[in-house]
Amino acid sequence: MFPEAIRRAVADALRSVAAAAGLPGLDGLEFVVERPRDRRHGDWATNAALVASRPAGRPPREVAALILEHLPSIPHLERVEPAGPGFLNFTLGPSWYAAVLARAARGGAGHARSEAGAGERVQVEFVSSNPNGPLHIGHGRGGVVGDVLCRVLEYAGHPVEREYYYNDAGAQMGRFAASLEARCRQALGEEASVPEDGYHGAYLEAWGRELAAAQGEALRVLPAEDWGPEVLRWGLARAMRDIEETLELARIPFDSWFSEAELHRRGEVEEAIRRLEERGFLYRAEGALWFRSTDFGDEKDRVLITRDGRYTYLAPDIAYHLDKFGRGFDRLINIWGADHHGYVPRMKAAVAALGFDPGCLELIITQMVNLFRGGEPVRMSTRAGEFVTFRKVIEEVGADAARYYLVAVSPDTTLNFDLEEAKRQSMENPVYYLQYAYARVRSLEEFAAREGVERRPLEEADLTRLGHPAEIELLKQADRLGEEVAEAAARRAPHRIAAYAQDFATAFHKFYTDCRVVTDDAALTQARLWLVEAAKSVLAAVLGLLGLSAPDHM
RNA sequence: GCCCCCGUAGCUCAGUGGACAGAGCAGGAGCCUUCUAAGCUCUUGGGCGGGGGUUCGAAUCCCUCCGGGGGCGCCA
Repeated sequence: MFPEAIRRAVADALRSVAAAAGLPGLDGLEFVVERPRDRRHGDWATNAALVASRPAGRPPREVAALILEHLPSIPHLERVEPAGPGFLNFTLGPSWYAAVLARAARGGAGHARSEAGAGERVQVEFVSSNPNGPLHIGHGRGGVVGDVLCRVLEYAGHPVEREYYYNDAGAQMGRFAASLEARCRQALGEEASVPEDGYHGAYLEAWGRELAAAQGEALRVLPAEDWGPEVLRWGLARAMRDIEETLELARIPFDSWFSEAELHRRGEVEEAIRRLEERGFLYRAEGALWFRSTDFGDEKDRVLITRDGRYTYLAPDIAYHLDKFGRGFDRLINIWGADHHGYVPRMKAAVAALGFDPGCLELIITQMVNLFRGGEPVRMSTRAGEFVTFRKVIEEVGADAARYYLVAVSPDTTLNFDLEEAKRQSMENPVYYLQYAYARVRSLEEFAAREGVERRPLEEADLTRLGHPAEIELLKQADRLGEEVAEAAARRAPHRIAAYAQDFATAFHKFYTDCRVVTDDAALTQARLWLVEAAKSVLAAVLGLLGLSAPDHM
């Protein structure tokens, strides 16, 4: 990586300055090497002189001049100049961009993979919707954010496991089964009503009819009290099938599906409680069993076993995290919806109480999604179960657009998702802008082939023929890929990839408009064909990271 | 009342310590006999909700106030 070369050189220079000019306090100074926002400030810049100014007791510009004087030579560097209040601006020469081109063109979509993650094993748990109904758009956001984050982490050198945890036990499932049973009986012409605290969504009417059609005959002969387990089994499978199909449509794969019921069957919930007991964090009060989470900063203690002897949802959740920590990951990342943010302190408390480092558990909270259609809010009542499902959104706007819009903004920002806008196949849609760049690359390849122009080996290409501003800009943008992915991974900010992808597509479209690739100038044609190949690698990489299709034609 | 997220251009959003604050869309003016015009160029438009503070430097950090959203169950 280039910035490290600059960092080393500047650090060396600071040491030399300290020795030569007798200025103390310049060793081990913290300074940054970054890409300046403004192109006129070169390719890289450092604030070293600004930071060194105070300990050196000299004005920043003066320190900058001293650093410059003692700066060792850096390969590929064309020039360094002091600027502004005391920055040092570095500009790279053509040899660097030839190297960037060669790497991208030869290495394909994976050419910028890094070891930034240092092999740290990460497990990401996301979506984790309960199997009692379809996924809604909020789950979709968590799903896409989680999926892209996983792709980004892998690209940045982390082994990643993706897990879906589903609560197929507990009171909610009972309510779900009772509701489904009522809908099924109604479909069979019986008198029945959905319990007050049950699920009233329209989807359950449909599922009730399905169940009646599939199992009606078999159920009819059973005594009323025997329906429950059958209905639950069918309903659970039906819900899981819907969830899995939806995730598949959205291209969100999982490595592992973890069942809460399994946790109970294996006695892990009891085990977790025993462990907390041993460590002295449990007590009985008011007939219930409490976890003293306030010992770890939670605002109040939490019940694990209720007065009537049932586990609260927290008990299996703690057992689940105990299980995860036991699987040897270096880091656990949970992606939760905004409505769960209040559970962060107690979950962290539980992890700490179990004796693990709560810092190894990270919670990413995705804010709400508001759906619009042509600027008008789409009315959704969760209580009445009337909501636009994630599946319907994908079917309406397509997986590419749905994914893009859900991941393009920061997880911290409330997302306003307009179905009409996402569906529009026009220039106001950033998804197509990006894919169009890829389609243009493919079209260039086809055109060259039709013209009988063959790309010769890279060694034979004269890359010094590249020098048009649009060509240089394209290579500069290509050079950013590795850093951008590492940054997105480190900050858990998958939306940065969408932003970078747009920047790159812009550079490519500009190049396409300004520079004709296949011309009578054979040498220039060869150099540009290789540049196009490099661009193709970057586009394939970002489309892959975002989980978008890479169309040959549009 | 307490906790979390947000408040940046007409709209949707980037930017979370650095150099005159950016993009897309919308508005205005242009560019197709040449590899896909789902493209490109130029242009209008904000000083980052208000106030205080830290810093050589703040949209970015701290305090406070205002506005919007979400959460505060022995529900999950």
